[in-house]
Amino acid sequence: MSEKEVEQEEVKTEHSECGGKYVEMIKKIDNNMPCEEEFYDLSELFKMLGDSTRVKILYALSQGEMCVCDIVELLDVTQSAVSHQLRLLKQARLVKYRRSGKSAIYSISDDHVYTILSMGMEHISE
Amino acid sequence: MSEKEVEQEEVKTEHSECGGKYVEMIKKIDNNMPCEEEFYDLSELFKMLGDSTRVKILYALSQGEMCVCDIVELLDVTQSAVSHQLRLLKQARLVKYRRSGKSAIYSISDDHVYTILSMGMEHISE
DNA sequence: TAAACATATGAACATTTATTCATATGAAAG
DNA sequence: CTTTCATATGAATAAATGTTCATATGTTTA
Repeated sequence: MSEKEVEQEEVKTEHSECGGKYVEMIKKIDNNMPCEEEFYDLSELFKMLGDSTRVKILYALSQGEMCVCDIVELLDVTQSAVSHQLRLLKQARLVKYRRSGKSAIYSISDDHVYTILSMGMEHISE
Repeated sequence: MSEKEVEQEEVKTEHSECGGKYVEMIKKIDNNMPCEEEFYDLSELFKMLGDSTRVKILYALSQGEMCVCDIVELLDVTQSAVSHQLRLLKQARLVKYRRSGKSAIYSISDDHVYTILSMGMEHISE
């Protein structure tokens, strides 16, 4: 197969017949699609909220900053597990922390997190 | 260890010294904590959005209803993969569908989904 | 009814992920 | 400086998840 033919194949519109009336719409959407990276970041964000332990931690922190041992006491999770999850949340910039003596005080890093969390809770109660 | 001693251990408050000023707050939060099931549902919801393919599908559908082959064409994913993911999204009630001839037309099941998606996109762009 | 098309699904596989256990780090108190 | 308390982390393990491949189902058309 020559290069020219390959090029042609790339160009030709392979849309199944079924689409029909949608073809135009699809083209428009395709042009405005967020890029691969945006989708990746978006899914990574939600992935962070997609775990029971982490969502509990975030809920707890949404009530106010607290240290690791408070979280451990509040939820029923191992100190180690909490610590591991806090690291992920910190990496994802969903929480921040500061040290205070022996303790590490964690808090929600910005309001968006709280909003998304609320939206989610609103959604599941219907 | 006698049963009595076990009971005592359950009752005693094991909060680490570090908490101190937070103890009262923790108690209040603890009383208003959503139950295990709510956290589970919440994390399941976000888990559905925590995958690149699914988030792409949802974004596509947020632009308007479309059939499976439209989605396949729009995103760069196998028909099989799309179908599998649509099944999960349907189970989670994030999308609904209707049949039309040979095609299956999918659409976002309610506005919350769209809102949560938007919140997410807003969050990642900062 | 046979062929063609659109979609769905089961099984297998590879990857990711969350927890646990043991232990390390780091800070404060004695 | 040693002990104690608070937190972090690496390795191992088990479980969950997403994709692929092959094939099944269901619908229309010839």
